[in-house]
Amino acid sequence: MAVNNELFKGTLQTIILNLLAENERMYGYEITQKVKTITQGELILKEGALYPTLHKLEASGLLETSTEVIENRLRKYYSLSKDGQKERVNKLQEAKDFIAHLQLLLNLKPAI
Amino acid sequence: MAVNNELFKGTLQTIILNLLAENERMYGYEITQKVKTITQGELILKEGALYPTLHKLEASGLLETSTEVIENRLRKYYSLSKDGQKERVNKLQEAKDFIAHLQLLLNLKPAI
DNA sequence: CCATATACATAATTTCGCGATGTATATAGA
DNA sequence: TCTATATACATCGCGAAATTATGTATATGG
Repeated sequence: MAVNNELFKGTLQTIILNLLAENERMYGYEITQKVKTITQGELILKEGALYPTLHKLEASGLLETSTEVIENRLRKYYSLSKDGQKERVNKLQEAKDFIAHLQLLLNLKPAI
Repeated sequence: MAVNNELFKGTLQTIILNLLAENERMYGYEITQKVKTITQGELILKEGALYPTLHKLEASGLLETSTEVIENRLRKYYSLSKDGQKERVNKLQEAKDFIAHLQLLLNLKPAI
C-alpha cells in the first residue's frame, strides 16, 4: 500500500471505514486520491489492495453501493451501512489502542 | 501477535530492535514477558511470531547471539549488531511516520 | 501427579497487500 | 496523429507476516 512501508497491513479497512464516515459516499478512485492528498503523496493506496478490500467490506454488509455513469465512465459509490457505522467506531478504538501500545513499546511517549 | 488485533503486522521487527536498543541483551522468553508487561497484558507476543523473526533478524546480520545454560535451561541471548543499531534508527523513524500518517488518515489529530 | 512457568523451535495455514495485467474512455501534449 | 497520462473499474499470482498447533525439555507449586 505504501511507497516503502509494510506497516499499514491491517489498517486499510479502518482507513476506508473512517473516510466514508467523514464523506458520506465515495468511489474507489476518489478514495485513492483522498489518501494521497491527506498524506501529501507519502502513501499510495494501490488498486490491488483497495478494490478487494471494498468488495470484502461490501460482502460483510458494512458497505452499501450504488453505481452511476458519469462522463461516460462507471463510478461505484460506497457508503457506510448501519453495521458499517458501528464497526467503524470499533475499529477506530482498536486503532487508537494500537497506536498507544505501539508508542509505549517504542518508547515514543513518556511514562504516565 | 496480539490478543485480538491484526494491526501489529509489520511492526514486530521494529519492536524487537527497539527493546534490544534499550536493554543491551535479551533472550526470547524475556522479550515476550517484556511486551506483556509494557502493554499491561494487552499484547501477547506469540512464540510462533517471535522466534522466526529473531532468526530472520540474526540471518540478516542485525542481531548477534550468545547461548548460555542457566538453571539447567537453555537461554539464547540476542543483542544488536552495528548494522542492527543503524536499522533500528531507520525502522523507528518509519514507525513514527507511519503513526503520523495513520493519525492523519483517521482524523485523530487536528489539522496543522 | 499434574498444571503452569520457563525456554527453545518449526510446520501448516490464513490473511493481507503488492505487482502485474486487463478493459475502457477522455484529454493534453508532442 | 500518436502517445502518455488521468480517470475508473476489476482480478490473479506471489510473497511476507502472524496465528495456531505441535514438539522437546526442565522446574516448581498445589
